Formats: sequence, structure tokens, C-alpha cells
Amino acid sequence: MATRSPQGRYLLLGLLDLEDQSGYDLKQAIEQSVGHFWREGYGQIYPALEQLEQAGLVESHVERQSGRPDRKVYTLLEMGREWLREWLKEPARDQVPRNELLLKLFFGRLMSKATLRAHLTSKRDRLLEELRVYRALHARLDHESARRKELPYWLLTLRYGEHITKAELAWCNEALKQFDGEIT
Amino acid sequence: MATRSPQGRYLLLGLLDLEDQSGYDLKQAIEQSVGHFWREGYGQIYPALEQLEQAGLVESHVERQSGRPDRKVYTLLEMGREWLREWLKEPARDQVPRNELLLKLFFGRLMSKATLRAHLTSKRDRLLEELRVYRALHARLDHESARRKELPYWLLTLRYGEHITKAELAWCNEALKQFDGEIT
DNA sequence: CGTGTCATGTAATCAGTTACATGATTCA
DNA sequence: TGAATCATGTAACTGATTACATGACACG
Repeated sequence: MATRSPQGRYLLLGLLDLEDQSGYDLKQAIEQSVGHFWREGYGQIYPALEQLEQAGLVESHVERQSGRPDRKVYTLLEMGREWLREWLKEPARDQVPRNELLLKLFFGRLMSKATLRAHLTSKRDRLLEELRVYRALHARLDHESARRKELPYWLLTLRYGEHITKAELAWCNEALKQFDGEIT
Repeated sequence: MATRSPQGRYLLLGLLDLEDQSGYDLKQAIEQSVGHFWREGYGQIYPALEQLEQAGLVESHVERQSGRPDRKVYTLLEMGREWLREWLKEPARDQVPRNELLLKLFFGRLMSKATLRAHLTSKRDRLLEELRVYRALHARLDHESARRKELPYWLLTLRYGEHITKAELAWCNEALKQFDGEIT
């Protein structure tokens, strides 16, 4: 496992540092904690866990369950914790930007004003929904994780999302105002 | 070419609609026009152009040059323009979010305050630089493209970048203030 | 004389998504 | 009876990045 290996692995290490859990649990945990800025599917998680185990960064044991499938629960090993710490020190690279909406709007001259507005209002709706999710998350964090030492960091990433979403919303409304009423 | 084929193809069609050009030109054009929200490398562009030609959406002719390599210049065909228009009507999907900086900050408890601040200040510096680029782009557009019909759409995407970057900057400063002075 | 620009492309690798497969239990 | 949840995984496909290869000219 080279230093430049996929960042998703470190996410798994980081979550396992908080709590022992299975691949299935990890998927859930990802959605609920970092889901607004990072996503992983099972197709990434399960093979990654196996590789991490082979590399000696985590270990696993099978928990037998009655009535439902057995769980394979992973534990972070000291070596894994060290890899995680090392990774945290390295500078973060910006993701390659890829914004499909902007790509379409860039060629906005080729579409009708109605389509243009539809793109923008649909985006605005999704943004409003996102804001609601953030508020719920915020409330849940304040309530359930009030005394966790990690809380300030979790709030930091949450506030990022709120800042960005509000900015997108402002842009959206500004754009809609600009094309408001224009026909053709 | 199915409807869900890579969006980068449509970018090529869109740029070819503005002007006939070569793969090399397209790379340059991408960087200078949509570079802040979309990137493509030669490894994508050249094969894509060939596929577009085979699909009958563009055509090419070779321009001989003395002293420098020949250019293969592509032209958008009517069918390509139609594909482009159809694509523009379809709703844009949000990209999968992947923010490496936030991923690290989420596990901020495992790093020193110095590292945390280093991550944030480095991000802030990059954001300030981005803002400068936007200002330059803004000026160039106002000056060089003043009478282009596409200008309002180009400005729309530019303002998006400005909004977002400013929001990120505000978040960054807020975060730095929060961890200011904290040692350990 | 080395670096950068112009110009086109291929091949190898790596990453990511989607679909598929299994199978018991719970809930409406 | 059918859908959702729990739980693990594989295989196929698609997409993206990186490195490599070529070669002339211009600039300092």
C-alpha cells in the first residue's frame, strides 16, 4: 500500500479508530457522518477492508448471529493508526472539479430560457433539501455527541457544508432573478 | 454512444460549436474557459474525438503546417449539434462529493493543532489565489468577449466560482479563528 | 545546450460504479 | 405476498490518470 493509495482506505481506518465495526456498519457510518462530502459503495469497502487486513493495518473476527447473517467485525491495529496519523499530516489535494450543471449552463445560449430556469430551480430545490439535512445533522450532533471530543471537528465539516450550500443558494437565486421573465 | 456517456464528450461538442479546432486547442480552451469547474486531459480528449467522429457527430481535416506538426482540425456536424441540444435538456446530476481536506479535518482530533492550522492556511492561500484568477478571468471576459452572445452564460459560471470561493474563504477564516492560539 | 511550446497519440494502471448473487427475517 | 433490512461479497464494465513516445522549432 503506497502512500498515494486511495483516500477511502483512510476513511475506513479513521472510522474504525472510533469504533470496531463491520463493512456494513461502515457504509452506514459513512453516510451519516461524512456523507455530505464523501461517499463509498460496498464495491469499494469490502475489497478495501480485505486489503487493509492483508497489509496488517486492521484485523477481523466473525461474530455469529442467530436469525441473521454473521458479521465480520474489524478492529484497527496500532500500525493502522500510525498510517492514519501519517496520512493526516500530508497536505490534502483538491479534487478535480466536475460540475455538470455549470457545464450545461456554460452552453446556456443553446437552450430555451424555460430549460435554463428548470435546471436552476431544480438545483435550488435540492439545495434547500440539503440545508434541511444539515440542520437535522446539526441537531443530532449537538444532542447525541455533545460530550465527544471529536465534536468540534465534526462541526467544522458540517459548517463547511452549510457555508457552501448557502453560497450556492445565493448564486442560484441571483441567476434566477437574472433570467426571470425572459421568454424564448 | 448512449445517453449516459461521459459528459466530457459534450464539452467537446459544445466547444466545437463555438469554433473549429484541434484536440490540442480544445485542451487549451477547456483550461481557459471551464477550467475552474471541469478538467480533461489529452488521454480523454484524443480518444473521445475519434469516437465522436466515428459516431458521425464531428468531422476532421488535416491542416498541414511547416516547421511544426500538422493539426487535425475538427468541425461540429449537424448531428453533433442535435446531440448537444438533447443533452442540454436533460437534468444535470450532482457530482459525487469527495473532499479530502474535510476528510482529514473530520479526524482532526488525531492531529496536532499546528498541522490543523497548516491545512487550513494552505487551503486559504489556494483560495486567495483562485479569487485572483477569477478576477483576471472576469476582466478578460469583459474585455475580450464584451459583445459575444454567450457572455451572460459564461459570467454565470464565473460568478458561481466566485460565490463558492468566497464562502470557502469565510469558512476557512472562521475555522482558523476557532483554533487560533490553541497549542498541543 | 537545455527548456518550453506545438502537436498527436498509445498503453498501462488505477479507481469507481453497477449489477448480480445469496438468504433469512420482519413488517405492512 | 412483496418489500425492506441485515450482511457479505464478486464480476464486469466504465472512466480517469499517468507515463511514455516522437520530433521540430524558438528562446535565452
